[in-house]
Amino acid sequence: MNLKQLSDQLGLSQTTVSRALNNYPEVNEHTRERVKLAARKHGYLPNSRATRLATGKAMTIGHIIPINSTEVFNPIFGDFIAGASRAYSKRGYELSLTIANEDSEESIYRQIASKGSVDGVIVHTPRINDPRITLLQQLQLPFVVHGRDHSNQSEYSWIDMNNRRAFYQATKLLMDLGHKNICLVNGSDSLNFAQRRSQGYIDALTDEQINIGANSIYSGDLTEANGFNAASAALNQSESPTAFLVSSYVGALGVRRAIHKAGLEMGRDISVIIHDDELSYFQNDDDIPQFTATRSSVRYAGERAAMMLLDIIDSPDKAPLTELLDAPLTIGASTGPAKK
Amino acid sequence: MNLKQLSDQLGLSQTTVSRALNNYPEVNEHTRERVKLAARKHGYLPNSRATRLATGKAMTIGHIIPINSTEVFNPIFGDFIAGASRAYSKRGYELSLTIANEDSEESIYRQIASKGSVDGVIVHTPRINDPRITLLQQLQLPFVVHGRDHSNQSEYSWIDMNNRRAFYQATKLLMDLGHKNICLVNGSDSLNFAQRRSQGYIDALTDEQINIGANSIYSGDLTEANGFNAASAALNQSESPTAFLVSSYVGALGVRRAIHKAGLEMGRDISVIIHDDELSYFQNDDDIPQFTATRSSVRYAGERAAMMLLDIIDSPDKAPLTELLDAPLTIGASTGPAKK
DNA sequence: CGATTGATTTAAAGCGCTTTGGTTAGGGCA
DNA sequence: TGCCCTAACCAAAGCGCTTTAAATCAATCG
Repeated sequence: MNLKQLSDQLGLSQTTVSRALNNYPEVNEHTRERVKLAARKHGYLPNSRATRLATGKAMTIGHIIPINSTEVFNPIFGDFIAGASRAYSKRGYELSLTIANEDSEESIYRQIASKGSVDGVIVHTPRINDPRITLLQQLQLPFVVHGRDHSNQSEYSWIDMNNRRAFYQATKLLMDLGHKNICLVNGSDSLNFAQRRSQGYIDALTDEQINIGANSIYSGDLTEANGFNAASAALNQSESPTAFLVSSYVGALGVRRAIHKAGLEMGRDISVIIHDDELSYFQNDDDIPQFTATRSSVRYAGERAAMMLLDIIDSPDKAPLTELLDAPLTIGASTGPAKK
Repeated sequence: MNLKQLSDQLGLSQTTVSRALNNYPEVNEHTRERVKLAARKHGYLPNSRATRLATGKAMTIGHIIPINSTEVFNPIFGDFIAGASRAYSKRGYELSLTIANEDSEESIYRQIASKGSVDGVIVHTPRINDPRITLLQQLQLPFVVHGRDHSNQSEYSWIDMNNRRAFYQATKLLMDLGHKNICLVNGSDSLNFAQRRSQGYIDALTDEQINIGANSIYSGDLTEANGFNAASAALNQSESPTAFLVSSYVGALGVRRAIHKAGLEMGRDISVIIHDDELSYFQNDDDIPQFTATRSSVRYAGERAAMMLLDIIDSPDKAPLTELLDAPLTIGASTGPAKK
């Protein structure tokens, strides 16, 4: 059933039927009711391909998920997208997901803009000097960055957590507990968030005039295996750390395994603080959480990012929107005083 | 730049330009070159909204991810979609992702079909007597199920692993190692795959005339926390299990934590076999894998499912396609002989 | 009572492609 | 030379909506 058939059926013009369904005011209320009833009865919904052409809107938001050379799909994206999806469906938008490795990224953004298949995009995990931000500004495609690129001075919309501050505080806590040798297991160096977290960690150590060990920062994909390998290597050094700061829950699972394997116990022999994105498959919210953690829900960030983007699309002349999320430090079972 | 502008520029009709770009044979090769060059030069790509209306194809596949009442986003979907995405981009399709809870599922499928925003869908994690399969058959919307509904006798396309067989073998191995009290930590009972795995487990025990303990099967979302709670409870029973069979890597991380917490060691005191979906963030492929596991790559399943669906869309009269994946049992460090 | 107004409704254009049904020009053949 | 064929191109219709511009009709007003 299409609009023509429905309006023939009703003895009305397509115009009136279309207007009735779209709640335009110039339609008699009685007619509107009749139209809506018939539409429901026949299960009529406007063909979205036609609507999109006619209105010039794709009613779709693009998420281009970067996959690096190691081809891993970070579970964080799942929860972020679950959050975003809520916002989209509330406002009649759809979500288009593309997986892209770094080399094809630029051409994908150009294609998307040129084909007009989306009204805007979310930029995931910005890197240092991220070319995507400049590109999207050129292409005039509305976008919101999840995270920031601190090396980019231009104005753009983003939602981010206070990475530097969170890791500064976490490091501080560990030092207050007497830890002097703290190992940071961080995300890949090229990513802005990882750099900010390192900065917080370094700043805190510097404040207390503690030297940063040569091998005390690990950078890489925060997989379970990498967490395990990083922590195992750290624990095998002569001056082995008494505490770990881990940038993700999943990475911390590997760290926990390494600690156990070394015959030590987390929280007693070795302290661990993680950043907890509150992934739904990895709750850390018992009365006494398993891990002491800085916390920020990535699902919430996804929902907010989506809402911001839709707002920008609705009123493009608005100044760029930004939102800084706090990541409070919550004490769990994985930290304790340093052993002498 | 649109088709009209481009063809004016070239002094050709829209027809010829369109045909040249779409590699229709009735265009002079020299003209075709000229057109393609100009298109590239101006960065012209056909507006996808217009193409979709004109061709009547959405060039989009829908993935409707079910989210149950607990609102958790299973990381498995991430890798599955990463696989599917490869297939789509190779063939010029896009992926549209929707998150739906069970009550809204039916209406979402109906809407999608009626609006014509996708050419087909992937059905995720089928349940027992899953209404979605019948619904999609009625709606005549092409689909491929990831998994099966064994209670549905009709013909439909699916890709699945041999769940019953895999868990039968895994249970058998544990029994061969002398384990008599084996706890199964499984996915939610309403899901077809979980039921098949239970069946394999039960069949193997029955074959050896071993009684199935009343509390030896746990069902629920396979989160880390649930794995921990299930294993903790099992280990606190009077007749505590000497082995666990866990339906996912993530669940097994919780089981591992519970084992450690009980002061036991995995592989020595307690054996564990998992099903390993080969998620990219949770590799289990060391020389000696951490976990003994039945293995089947969900990313591969995603890619194959997508390819099957595109084939079905291209030739709808083809008989339903099916593909059964093997899940070989690989020995890792988490199993050993039962303690007497 | 004719003109004006406002509330409804409609015909038709337009969104930017693809595709149908031609048209044109040149070459081959009897 | 005249006819047919084929290669190459084109005008216009059509996809199913939205939206502009215009029409209709009853009510109102001076």
